[in-house]
Order: sequence, then structure tokens, then C-alpha cells
Amino acid sequence: MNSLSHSEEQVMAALWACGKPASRRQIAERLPDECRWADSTLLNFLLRLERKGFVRPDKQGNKNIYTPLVRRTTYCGAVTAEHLQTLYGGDLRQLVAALADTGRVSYAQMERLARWLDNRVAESPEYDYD
Amino acid sequence: MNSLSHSEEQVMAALWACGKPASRRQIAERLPDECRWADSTLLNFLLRLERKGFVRPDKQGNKNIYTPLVRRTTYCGAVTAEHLQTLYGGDLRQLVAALADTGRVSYAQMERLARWLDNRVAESPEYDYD
DNA sequence: CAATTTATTTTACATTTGTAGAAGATAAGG
DNA sequence: CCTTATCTTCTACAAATGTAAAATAAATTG
Repeated sequence: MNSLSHSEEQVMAALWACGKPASRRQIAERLPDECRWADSTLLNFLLRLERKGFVRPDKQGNKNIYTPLVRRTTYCGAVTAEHLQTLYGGDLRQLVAALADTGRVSYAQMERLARWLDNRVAESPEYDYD
Repeated sequence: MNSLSHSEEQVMAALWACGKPASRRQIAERLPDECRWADSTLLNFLLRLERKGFVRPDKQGNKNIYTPLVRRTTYCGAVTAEHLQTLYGGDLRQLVAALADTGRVSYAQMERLARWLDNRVAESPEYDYD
């Protein structure tokens, strides 16, 4: 899988957030505030994403409708795993700790994660233990 | 804080892994296998890191000893928080889920994280609840 | 100390990235 | 249908990135 630049990643995130194939306008609406680009800028990123095999544009009249060709979880899993490896040697606890210790996630969120994990771990079988 | 390119990040990770100020050679030893760069390449990254305020080189004879000027947790917390926001809308559960669902972390590791979180959450006070 | 090895600094250059104006194509209003 | 507003595609360009050879400086060795 081709790797994405930060801007391209933001565009993909916005497209995934749309939940279905979306126009340039719809994608723009989902972008965070700091991404107030010129139309042609966003379209250029979409073109680069097309070249990298991440989206397919379908012409509806003069407009394009973009469909993601890579699953969100697939891409995010891969890039997060890479991030985890590079910065934390693959240790997920360290990643969570870094967030907690620098006050990047609230206590409440940590608790929710704990509860949720307890469930997952409880109901999951152990035959693929390590 | 200045942002780092992927290569620069790998260099910093290696330097942090050294645990103390380190020479170019020592840093190289800690780099992952895929980073078999020419010496001048690594030195160039170190120079760029210096310009970005991430390291300070101290001359020991003709050698440089590099000291990190940014704490690992500070940097990693910031960049992981950004990653979390961009790709998962800030929801840590989604991040963990993406790793789990794509088989990027083992069941055992998830369990360790769960245990560890249970402890942290238990012993932590709640006065900063959300 | 001359020759050789080891380090670092400079310089270079192709590629990728961020950003958007200009140009071209399509639709819509009057 | 002509004008105007939309959209997209082309083209451009500066800055950042990946990568390393060439030049330079310092240490080591015979």
C-alpha cells in the first residue's frame, strides 16, 4: 500500500467520514477547520490519491464523486502499527501512557477504554495467545 | 514544537533509545534495519534535527555527541495525539480497535494493556473526570 | 611527520509535498 | 444560444525530504 502525506491523509479521513461516495464539496465539509484550502488544492490532493490508488472518481455530469478504494481500518491499522513501532517499539501500553502522561486523553476516556478492553479481552478466545 | 519527517523521527527514536547522549555510531546501532543509510545521510538528518531544535551536538575531539533537547514523552504524546485526532477523531478505543481488528497486536498484548489500564484507572483519582 | 583512516560539513539533486492560479469543460439562467 | 457561475484538469513553483558524493578536518599509525 502506497503511503500518504499528511494532507492526503486528512482528505481520506474526511472521505471515510462521509460514509459513502462523496463529492469534493461533501468532502470539504468534513475537513477540519485548519484545512481551508482553495478548491483546486483539494482537487489536486484527490488527484494524487487517485494516482496512489486510494480513490476512484466517477463523473456525474461535470462533477466527480469519489469512492474510497481502501478500507479505513485497513489503512489506519497499518499506519498506526507503523507509528506504534517507530515511536514505542511496538508496545501499546507505552503509546497509551504517552497520551495519558501528557494529558492528551481524559481520565474518563481512559476509563471507557479500560471497560471496553475488559469486555473484549473477556469474550475473546485465547487460542491465538501471542 | 517543529514537526519531524519520518526519517528524522526514526533518528530521534534511536537517540532516545540510547538513554543518554550518543555519538552518530551509537545512534546508527539503534536504528531499525531498513535504515541503512550512508554516514553522511544520518549526519545530515542530525543536522536538520539540530536546526529544528531537537538535538544539540557537542564536539568531543572530531566526533559529535548528540543530546536530545526534547523529551521523548513530550514529542510522542503530541504526535500521537495528532495522529489519534486525524485518523480516529480523538477516540482512543477506535485506535486500539483498528490495531486489534487488523491483527496488528496480539491477544496477549491486549490483555496486558487491559490489566495495566485496570490498575491505572483504579488507583487514579477522579477529580479531573472529563 | 606522511599516509591513511575516520568524522563531519558542504553541496547537490531528484522526488514529494503544499498550495493555488490559469485554462478548459459543463451546466444553468435569462 | 449567450453569459455567468461551477467544476475539474493543467501547470507552476517554492519548500521539504531522502539520499549521498565531494570536500574538509582531525586522529591514528607506520
